[in-house]
Amino acid sequence: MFSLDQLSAFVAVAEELHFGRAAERLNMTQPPLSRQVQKLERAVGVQLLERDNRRVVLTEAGRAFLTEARRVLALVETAGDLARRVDQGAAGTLRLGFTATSAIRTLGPFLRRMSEELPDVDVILHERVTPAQIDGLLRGELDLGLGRPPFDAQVLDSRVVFREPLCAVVPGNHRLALLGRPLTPADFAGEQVISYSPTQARYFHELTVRFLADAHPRIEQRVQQILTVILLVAAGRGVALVPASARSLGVEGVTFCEVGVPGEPVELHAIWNRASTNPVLHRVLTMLPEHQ
Amino acid sequence: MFSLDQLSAFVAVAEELHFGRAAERLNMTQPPLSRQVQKLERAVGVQLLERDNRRVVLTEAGRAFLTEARRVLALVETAGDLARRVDQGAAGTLRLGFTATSAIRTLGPFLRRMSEELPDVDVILHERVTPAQIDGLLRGELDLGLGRPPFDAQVLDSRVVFREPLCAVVPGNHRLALLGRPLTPADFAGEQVISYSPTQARYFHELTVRFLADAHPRIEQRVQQILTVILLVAAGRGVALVPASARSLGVEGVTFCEVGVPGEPVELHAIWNRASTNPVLHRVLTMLPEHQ
DNA sequence: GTGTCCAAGGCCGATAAGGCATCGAGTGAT
DNA sequence: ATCACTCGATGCCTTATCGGCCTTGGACAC
Repeated sequence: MFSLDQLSAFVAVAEELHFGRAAERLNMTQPPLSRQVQKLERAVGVQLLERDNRRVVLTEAGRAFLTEARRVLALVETAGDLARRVDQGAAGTLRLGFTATSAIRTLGPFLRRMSEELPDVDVILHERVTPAQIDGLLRGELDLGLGRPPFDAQVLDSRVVFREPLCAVVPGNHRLALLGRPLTPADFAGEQVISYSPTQARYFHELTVRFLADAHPRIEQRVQQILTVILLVAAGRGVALVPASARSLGVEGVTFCEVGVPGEPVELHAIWNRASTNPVLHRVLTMLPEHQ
Repeated sequence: MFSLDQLSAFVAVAEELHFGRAAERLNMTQPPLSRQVQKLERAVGVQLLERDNRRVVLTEAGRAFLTEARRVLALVETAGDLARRVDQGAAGTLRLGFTATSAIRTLGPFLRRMSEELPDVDVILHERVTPAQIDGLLRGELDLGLGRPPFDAQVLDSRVVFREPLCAVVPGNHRLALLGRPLTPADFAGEQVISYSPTQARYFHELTVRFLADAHPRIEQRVQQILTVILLVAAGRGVALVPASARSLGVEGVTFCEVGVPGEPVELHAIWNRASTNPVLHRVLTMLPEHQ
């Protein structure tokens, strides 16, 4: 096997076609350079340069080998660069989990920033409900998730990246749509309410339950996704509570109403595994907006 | 700058995730292997492996660097192979000159053999009349030509690769077409004969002149290419002498007639520069049919 | 012939590599 | 809790390799 120094030596000689000048370029003297090239030829088993006391010429094999040698040296250069950039999180892969709803307002700007500031990072998107994201984060299948509590804060760390008010969604012709003022829990008394899966959408489930605690609504449907909720509302199956950004989904036949004071804001968290060693993750965390 | 040995060391450790086993695989002991990997990390400026006394794990940067390292090592392997194959003429480029006529019977089989026996050789085809081929061979623009004498046998070497009889071509309704026996020079007495350029198709020019020396034909047209000759015959502008393989050109309205004894055979030569250093050429010469 | 140019070869000191012995920290069994 | 074991890191020594200096040998120019 030959060495990279021998490759550099050969490339220099092949480009200069002169051992003396090549040696100068390599900051060495001519004799060891001659020996390096000889060694390389012995290692490859082929004469790469034809030389007499007057001139140096590449053989055909030398010509072919030269292009390969250049390629090797270039690759060696870039390999180091790549490793350094990956180490600093400027290159690599970020496996990002997100919920359908988080995508409405957060995902687009985030991806735009990524491609601007970390263009060599591949972001691999996984649309999953929060529990599936948590699972992925714990298994190491995801680097970062955009989801909602709860999760095990021992193992996972998080930061709020978006905060928005809760609002109500009702059919377009519904009496609540015509009140013209923020709705209170009492307004939902006796209403058919579409709520959320206690396991797969626990955050909205609990939000809904807490908000309507004293209103004793009738809850029959429990679904996982915000969009499904709104489609059921549009189909006249009831009313529901959703995050304000759901307006942007553009579903026809429904009206979004503000809700009054007691509504806690809806929070979207960036969630990651404290044990993650992905440098991209740490780089990304430094550029994530911190919403107090 | 790091060394290829360091790359191999790193790859072995990264694959085994165990310094001891990796060292065994590399036929060395564990301590110098540890040092090699440390040196590599220092050279790259990045931690590639995370190791405690219990286990070895790749960092993200290490994972990225591993694929690059494998690529470098693979390239190093193939570079040597390539040079050796080029040296033995099994890979590389053959710039081949040929005349339109030589292509009829010789070029196809030759190219077929090349792609069977030397599949890694690129054959670059140059259709040129013989003098242009000679010129290319002398300038080093061509490695091998398929042409006809004369040429400077001091500088160029050659070998006959195809030998065929001369034959006459006459218009389909011509009196010579109806004789039903081999033609002799005397048959051409008084005929309008289409002959060849004394400079650009000197071989056929001289062949024609020698064959018809005593017949005193009338020669007015002198062209370069066999095909042109035959098209002129088809157009009724005269009769001509061509190599037998010209039948395969499939020109309508002409008849090919055998010619009698005095006809020397038409010889096609493979011609090359004695000074050529292209290993492919020498490899090809060993597989060229030698026609006595 | 003499001087010049240039790659190759001989010789020497410095550097680096590999082997052996050992350390030290973490693990698992008793 | 202790002891044996595992495994990567470190220290020390020997050997191999590398690069520099000096010289050789052959080709070319004047």
